[in-house]
Amino acid sequence: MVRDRGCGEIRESDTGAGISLAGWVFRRRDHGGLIFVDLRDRSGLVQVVFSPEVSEEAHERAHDLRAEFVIHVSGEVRRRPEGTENPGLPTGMVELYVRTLTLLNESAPLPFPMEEAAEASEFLRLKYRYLDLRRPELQHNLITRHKAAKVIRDYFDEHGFIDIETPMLTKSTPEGARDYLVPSRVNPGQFYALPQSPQLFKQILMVAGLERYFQIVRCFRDEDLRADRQPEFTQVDLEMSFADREEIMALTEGMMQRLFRDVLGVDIEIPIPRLSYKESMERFGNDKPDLRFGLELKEMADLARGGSFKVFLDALESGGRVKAINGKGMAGLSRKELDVLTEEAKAFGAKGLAWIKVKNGFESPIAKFFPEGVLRQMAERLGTDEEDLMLFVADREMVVHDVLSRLRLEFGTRLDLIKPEFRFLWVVDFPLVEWDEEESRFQAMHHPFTSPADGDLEKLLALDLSSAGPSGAHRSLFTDVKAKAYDIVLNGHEIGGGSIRIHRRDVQKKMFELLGISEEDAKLKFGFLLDALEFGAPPHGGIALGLDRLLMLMVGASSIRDVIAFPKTQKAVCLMSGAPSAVEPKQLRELFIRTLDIGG
RNA sequence: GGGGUGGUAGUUCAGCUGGUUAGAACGCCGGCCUGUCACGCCGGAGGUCGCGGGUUCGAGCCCCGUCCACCCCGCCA
Repeated sequence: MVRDRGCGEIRESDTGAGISLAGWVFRRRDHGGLIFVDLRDRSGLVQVVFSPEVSEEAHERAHDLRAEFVIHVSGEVRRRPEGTENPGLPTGMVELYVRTLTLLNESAPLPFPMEEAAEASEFLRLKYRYLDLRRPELQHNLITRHKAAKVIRDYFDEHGFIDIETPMLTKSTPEGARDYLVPSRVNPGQFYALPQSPQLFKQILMVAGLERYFQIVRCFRDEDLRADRQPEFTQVDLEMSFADREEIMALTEGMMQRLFRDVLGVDIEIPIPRLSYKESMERFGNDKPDLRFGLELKEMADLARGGSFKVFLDALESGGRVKAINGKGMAGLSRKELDVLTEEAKAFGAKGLAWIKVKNGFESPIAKFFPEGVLRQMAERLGTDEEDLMLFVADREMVVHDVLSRLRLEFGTRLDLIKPEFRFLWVVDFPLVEWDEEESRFQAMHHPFTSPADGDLEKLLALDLSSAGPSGAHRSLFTDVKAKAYDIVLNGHEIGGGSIRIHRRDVQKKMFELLGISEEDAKLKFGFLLDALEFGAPPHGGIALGLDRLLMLMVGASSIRDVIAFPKTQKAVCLMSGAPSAVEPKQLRELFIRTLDIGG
């Protein structure tokens, strides 16, 4: 069986040629005397014609063809008769007149129509993933993914990086996400963890003198799923020695530029703009702002003090904040719609939402608490026009930012402000640690191996950790310490993050102290890294990029499931293979594992 | 763990205030058709209304529970 080329590659220049094709029957139009079949393979579609004048036998047997039958055909390419060309197809000028037809395989009727697979339920699409993947759209996504991976490998290769594999069966670590565990048969009662990332190994590779490491690597996190989160996902992971923050950021920018140019033909301007964590929080309310539209958060504390609205004044009194955004052109919202908005704000933790319509002056239940001049200043600061809606949140800083950033995103979508473009951003100068209310201790904002900023290193080493108790009296001394960490953000999605690492044993020790990790615990969990730091660890740093998210954005998908060949459902189930599943008692016995009936 | 949306024919959906035999389109099966490209025309088959319980003379519709998919919060970098 010979296939001369792809279905989608046939052109007018092939007219007269004898050609063999193989593929799937996409659509069949049976006119009785003449049968048209749209034959599809990875390369595209071409119309093949079964005519009794060319082959009585082939025409006869073509009656029985059905959707997704696999066939091989050979015959002659002819230009389509005048007036029957299909300009909608790249192959639309020609058609293949079939002389011989070979049925390679039949297909059962499909569980969902191939053409409307995008509208089929996600359940069916995932259960019959091989059918979903036959669609050009998903094939395009996977092909784009392949191209991206190749460009990335070439880029890092050209920059002296070495692709090194790190273990999949590794050691469970306490920080960060929940681990997927793998029992060890030969070590009863003991478990490996699947890597959340190769973090420790790549640092050790730096100690080992490999200088530049990279890997496109699968990572695992046993946490709840989202549209942009799967239990297993892929990172572009890299680490380099003797590099500062600027070098790693520049290297990453170069990669992005090359990636978007070579794969999408899109020019990305570098250097990518930067925001400090603080500025990002102040202007957008989060650390991964979507810069494709405005509606920035504005400080209102000073103006709030110029009025007598108690909710605002109380919030400020108790150390909170008052900020606002401009709901562009939304003054037309009804009382009921505003109530819905308020409910949403409450769902995000706010006690309420205050609004002022800019409409024939100022329309609002709270307008009476403010002098006309103050209202005008508010409007001016928010850049309002007639028919705009000022929305205020007064609360603890965290709540104010959280609520307003979510409202901002919702308005961006609702008002259709989001332009179809790629807006990259670096967020830098993160705090080294943040206070975890629940556990009443500091948590590493990035991870525990992140180096403090140069100016803050001595500050940190000098800090008396005993003063950081739950009272929080000196907490800001600690949260003021900046980290040499950086996140790269694209269109409101965090697509990567990295840092310069701690390479000094004493600094790492202090960091563990700060995080409330005891000397013994640290030895137990990260001993091998700590040991390695004793033996001439070079300064080093790196970054990890989420390949799935990056691709999702590149191909314009709304979920990373659309750029992963075999993704899992929100309950972490593979509907196609049926994983996870129960195993034979024998397997469990070998592993010395007994399962508990919970709740039953 | 929590909030939301959905689940009715193979598929996508409609189904009124609880009331006769649960419908449409596509697909499927049979027949006709030589220029279609979502081909067309005629005919036919196809339903555990996700599952379990309850209320009622009567439940696709109301109530309780439960399962599945998706979106979100918590969680996760």
